[in-house]
Amino acid sequence: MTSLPGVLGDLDPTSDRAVFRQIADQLRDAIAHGRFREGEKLPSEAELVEHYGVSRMTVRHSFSLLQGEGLVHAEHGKGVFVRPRPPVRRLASDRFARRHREQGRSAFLVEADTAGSHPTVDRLEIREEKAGQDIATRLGSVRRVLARRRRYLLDGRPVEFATSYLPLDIARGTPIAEPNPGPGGIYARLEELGHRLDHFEEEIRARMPTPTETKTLQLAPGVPVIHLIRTAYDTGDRAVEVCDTVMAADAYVLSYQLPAT
Amino acid sequence: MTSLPGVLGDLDPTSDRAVFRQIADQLRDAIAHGRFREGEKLPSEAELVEHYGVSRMTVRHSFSLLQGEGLVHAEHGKGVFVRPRPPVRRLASDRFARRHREQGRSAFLVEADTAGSHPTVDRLEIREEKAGQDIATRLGSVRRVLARRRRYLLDGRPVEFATSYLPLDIARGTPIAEPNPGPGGIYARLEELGHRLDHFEEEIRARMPTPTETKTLQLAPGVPVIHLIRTAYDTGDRAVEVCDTVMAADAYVLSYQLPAT
DNA sequence: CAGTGGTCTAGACCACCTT
DNA sequence: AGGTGGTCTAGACCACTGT
Repeated sequence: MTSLPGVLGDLDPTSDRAVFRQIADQLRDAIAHGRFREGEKLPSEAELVEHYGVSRMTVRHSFSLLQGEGLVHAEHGKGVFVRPRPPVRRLASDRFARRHREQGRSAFLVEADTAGSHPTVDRLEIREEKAGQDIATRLGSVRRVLARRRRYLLDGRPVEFATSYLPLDIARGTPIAEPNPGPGGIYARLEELGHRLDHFEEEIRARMPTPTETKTLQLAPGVPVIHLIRTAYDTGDRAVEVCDTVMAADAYVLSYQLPAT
Repeated sequence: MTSLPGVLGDLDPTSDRAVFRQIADQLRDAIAHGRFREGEKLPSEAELVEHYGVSRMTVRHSFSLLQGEGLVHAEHGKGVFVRPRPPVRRLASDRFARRHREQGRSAFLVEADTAGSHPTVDRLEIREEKAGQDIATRLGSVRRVLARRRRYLLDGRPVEFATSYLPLDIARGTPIAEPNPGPGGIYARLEELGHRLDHFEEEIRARMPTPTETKTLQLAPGVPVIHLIRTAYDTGDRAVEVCDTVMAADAYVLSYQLPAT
């Protein structure tokens, strides 16, 4: 084991800064300077208790700070580790371009291939239901909808959970209501049904996950979610789909092109 | 005071779920069901210790969970409160449209007015410096840049901290290097200098704030940041500005239009 | 088995806020 | 002064992981 005094400093008893913050500061600094690398194990609680001469709860408090910042994660029985940055999926603003649909490829697969990762879809659920207030409003006061839920995984790791809502009068009895809607996905089917797509609107928020989301996306502590709500409009300016997506924020970079005009 | 048993349940001693999680579950549930409203005070630690018959540290642990989720915030000497959702700034994808610049209004002011809030700019700093690797790459391997830093506040609350980087050969000695670049902001000046803007590219990430960001944006625990990097391209496809922005995630909704073609 | 983190207790003293 | 949260201690027992 590396001698801790070589890597970590001492406490400043005269400082106003709480001891657990000072310890967190030193660990954070050590990580930032690469003295602990990604995936590497930090000193155990017992070692830090020894090194700083504080109680175990104080050390744990420091760790919980760093965990909240998403810097480290604990593994029961093993240790506390510097959290590695997972590979990110880059979502470009042309990901719904018609040329992709015409090639028979869904947006998720287009992106995954680019990243060279292995994509999976999971927990597919299709049902007719009554839309909530927000969804109904976005769809132009439509309440009877078809909901398509599914979870996306990348190399086995869940990264995104999405629900598409479509007006029932459009989607019922069509391939859109089938588990596999066919090449090009539901957007291709919508166009075949006469709803030529004009544009999409995406709303983006970021927040901490709910406990349910933490479970569904197997999120580590300190990882926020990106909440994206997309509305698809046809050339008649009718909203034909709303897709509500929750993404593990550490797995995504969103990219958009804005006109300057 | 409301009787706690009426609002909060009992613990399940047979459950595998840790006591502090059960308590957090009950409080979370009570908040979700409106039994505690936004801004309202939760029962004090002492009251919960009494109600559940657990030690104070256990109750505090529950609170720290909820704090990490961004649901509540503590005020020293006062109590723990349900965190109110602040008004959000909606950033639309036409916010850099030329028509706004031609009206002599900066993007920040355009948005703030729409929201009916009082905007302020703060901590303006302009200096020439050597760009980091990432910024330099985005600017097409330009290293000598003008950096414009500033903080934005809305009704007195800091919501955004941004740095614009411009190639020195473009910006030096121009109004862009002045504290107040004039009507329409630096984009208007860039166009006057012959760099007609063609489009912008924005990259969006979400993550937990660094301690510095927490301080600069006065972020409550459990509030992530949105990290936005915008590159402005002129009609010659040259990158003429990179703007690196960190936003308090609870204060923003980003909105984009995507073409379906 | 020993080492690790996870949970919990029962205190203590402090700093801040309201009355 | 009395109530509130903030920090810290010195233990205890448990559950998981490795050898």
